[in-house]
Amino acid sequence: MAMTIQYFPQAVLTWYEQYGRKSLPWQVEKSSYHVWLSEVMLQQTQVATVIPYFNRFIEHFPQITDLAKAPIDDVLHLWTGLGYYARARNLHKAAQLIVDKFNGMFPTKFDDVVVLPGIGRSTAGAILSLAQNQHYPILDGNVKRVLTRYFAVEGWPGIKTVENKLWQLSAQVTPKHKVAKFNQAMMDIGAMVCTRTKPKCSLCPLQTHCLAYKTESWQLYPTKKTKNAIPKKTAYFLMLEYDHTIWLEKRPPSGIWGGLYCFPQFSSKQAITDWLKKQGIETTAPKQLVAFRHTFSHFHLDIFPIYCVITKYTKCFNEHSGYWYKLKSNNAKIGLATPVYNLLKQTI
DNA sequence: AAGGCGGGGTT
DNA sequence: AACCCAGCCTT
Repeated sequence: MAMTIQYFPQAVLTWYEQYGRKSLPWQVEKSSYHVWLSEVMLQQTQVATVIPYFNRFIEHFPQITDLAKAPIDDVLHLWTGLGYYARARNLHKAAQLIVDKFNGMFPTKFDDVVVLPGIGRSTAGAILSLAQNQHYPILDGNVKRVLTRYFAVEGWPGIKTVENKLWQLSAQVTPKHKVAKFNQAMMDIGAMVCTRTKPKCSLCPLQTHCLAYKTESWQLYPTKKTKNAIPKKTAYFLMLEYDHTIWLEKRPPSGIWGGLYCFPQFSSKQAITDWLKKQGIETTAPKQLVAFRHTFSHFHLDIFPIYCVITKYTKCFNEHSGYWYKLKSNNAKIGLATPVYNLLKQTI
C-alpha cells in the first residue's frame, strides 16, 4: 500500500502537464472569487452546463462587492435553470459576509472559508488549493470515483464511514507541492478518463496499481446507493391572466424552488375553485392545458396547468408577495422555476 | 445518519 | 426510464 500511495501524485502530475484542462473560463483568471463561483456552480452540475452561467454571472458581477450589493432577485435571475437555488442564496449571503468581515477580500484561512454559507470541506479545499496552492485535499464526485476504484473501496460513499475513509485516502495521496495542479488533475482524470461508464483505462496514468483495473471490476465502484422508488406528487398550477399579465407568487426562501416566482399552486382542482371564490375573483371558465411531468431527484411532480382570465376582482394581489408577469413586454429580473418558465414561454 | 434540494446529460 | 453530476445544509 505504501508504495502505491507514493507513486500516485507523480503519475497524476505528469499526466496533467500533457492532458489536463487549463483554459476553462474559471482557469483564465484564477482568483479566489472566480474559483469559488465555479466550484459552487459545479456542485452536482456538469462543466458544460456551467460555462455559460459562469460567464454571464461574472459579466454582471465582476467583483465580490458587485455581487454583495445586488438584489437577491437579480442573483436568482442569473441562476434560473441551474437548479439547487440555495446555492445562489448562500453565494449572495457569503458575498455580503466577505464584504463585512474581510473588507471584500476572499479569506485565505481554511477555517474562515469553510464556515461561509454554501462552502463545505471539499469546496473550501478546492478554492484554497486551486486559487492559492494551499495544501488541502478535495473530495468531489470525480475524486471519489478515482479513489474508490484505485483502492477498491467498498460501500456507498454517502455513508459516513465510507466518506471518512475516502477523505483519509485523498489526504494521503495529495502531495505537499503543486497541490493546485494535482487537485485539478484528479478532477480531470475523473471527468475525462475514469468516467462513470466506459472508463478509458488504457489512457490512465494510475492503471498499473489500480485495484479495480487489476480485477477488471471498475463497474463495481463507486458502490451504488440501495435505491427506493421515488414518490409521485401532483400539482395544479393556476395561470391567472389579467390585462396581458400573469400572476406569479414569490415562494418562501427555503424549500423547493425557494425564492423563485411560481404560479399559485394547489393540490386539487377543487382547491382552485375554493380559493378563487374566497378571494372574490371571477374568471372565465378554467381551461386545463396539457399536463406534463417534472422530475426532481427525489420525486416526480405531475403538473396540471389551469388557465383562466380574470373578469373581476377586488384587492387581493399584494405586489410584495408576487409579481404580474407581462406577456408582451419586458419583465423585472426574477428567478423562475423551469416548468414555470416553459409554461410562460408557451403562453406568449 | 438520513433526507432535501434541480435540471440536464448519458446510457 | 434510470442514473449521475466539481456537495451542502437541515433535521
